[in-house]
Amino acid sequence: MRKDAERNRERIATVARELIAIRGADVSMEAIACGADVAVGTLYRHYPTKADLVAAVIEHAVEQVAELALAADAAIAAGGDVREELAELLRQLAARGAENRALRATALTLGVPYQLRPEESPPAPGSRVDALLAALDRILDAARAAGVVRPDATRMDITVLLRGVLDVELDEPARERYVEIILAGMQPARG
Amino acid sequence: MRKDAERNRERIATVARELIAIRGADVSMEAIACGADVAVGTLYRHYPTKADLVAAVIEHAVEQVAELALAADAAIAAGGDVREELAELLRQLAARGAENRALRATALTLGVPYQLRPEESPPAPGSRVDALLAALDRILDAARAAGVVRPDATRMDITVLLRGVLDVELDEPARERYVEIILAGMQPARG
DNA sequence: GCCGATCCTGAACGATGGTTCATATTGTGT
DNA sequence: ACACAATATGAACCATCGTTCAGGATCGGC
Repeated sequence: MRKDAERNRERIATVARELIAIRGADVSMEAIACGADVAVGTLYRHYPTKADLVAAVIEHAVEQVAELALAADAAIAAGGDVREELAELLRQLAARGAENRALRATALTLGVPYQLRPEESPPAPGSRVDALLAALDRILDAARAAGVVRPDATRMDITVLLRGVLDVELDEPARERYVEIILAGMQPARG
Repeated sequence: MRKDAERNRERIATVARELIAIRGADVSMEAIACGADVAVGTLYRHYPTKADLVAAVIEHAVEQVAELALAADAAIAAGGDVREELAELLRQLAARGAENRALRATALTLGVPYQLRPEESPPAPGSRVDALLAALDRILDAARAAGVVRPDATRMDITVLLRGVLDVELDEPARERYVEIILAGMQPARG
């Protein structure tokens, strides 16, 4: 690959990430091309279709979320406080999701089986979704074992309960408060 | 108004409600016209613009939700169990929202100040949003007084926490479970 | 510096969707 | 029945957006 092409590809990816983070996946190819100082045709050289470009952006978001989850998992494995690590993970998801729609979209599908969202294509081979989901499951296992969450808690619970926090614009204290409410709700029943 | 016009207006409203309930506000005017056995021009005779038609559908959803909230409020005023009435209201919202996107959209904005969703126009005069919001506030007052929810609970909490339940397709037991989780989360802190 | 392969450009195409308006139709009071 | 106003029709208009491609520009090995 010629290195000017490599530069363009990189700029396109960066701009696409930024624009999709702010305005969502319905930004036009025009807008992305314009932001990258490139003609539309160039986008199609690097990404055969808009869906492919969006998928690349989403995959990048998946990697970021996976990093967060793996960090939390590692902290727990190293003997960290389970509740605090889980809370911190939720806070991170809420905070980053608040400023990045791609990341938000990612976080929102973590627990939902693919059958329930027919519009989406399964993850491309090489995606880190699997690592992400596995890390989440380990964290939930630890949380269940520690009595931090009820025995029937699942990834989907996180998705469902966190969705509103991600979709509504909130300041940081408000987000923290909701994380506390969510964790309280997921606790094993009193008594 | 001629009575065939009245009939058409009614059919258009009905079809628009049904289609928007299922496919969301992005159904085309064409589709609605076709469903109502009418030409597009007729839609524009009754509703100057698509936004107006959608607004009418939303207002209808607001009325339905308001009915639910007023019923719960009345039940509490009549001495019903506060927690149970609140739970029932949430279950109803979750169940109806699950099968009606207009209603869902309505429920999702109940607590969010208008400043935070600039894309929306304020409620038309004569809307029942005010009655709806007032009823919700009364219910929350009662819930706070009864120790069912924490003292700082607001309408927005309901919106935020219920959002995921509305957006993800769930069966009834799952929805009920989330209502319990949400109520547990909103309880005053233990001890 | 030359040349071929690679890459970029941007006008143009087709599809979709909201909206308009000249024309045809239909209801209703007389 | 008539006439006219109210109403309905649907082809056409415009804007947006994803996508394509013929022609021009540019890179990199020699």
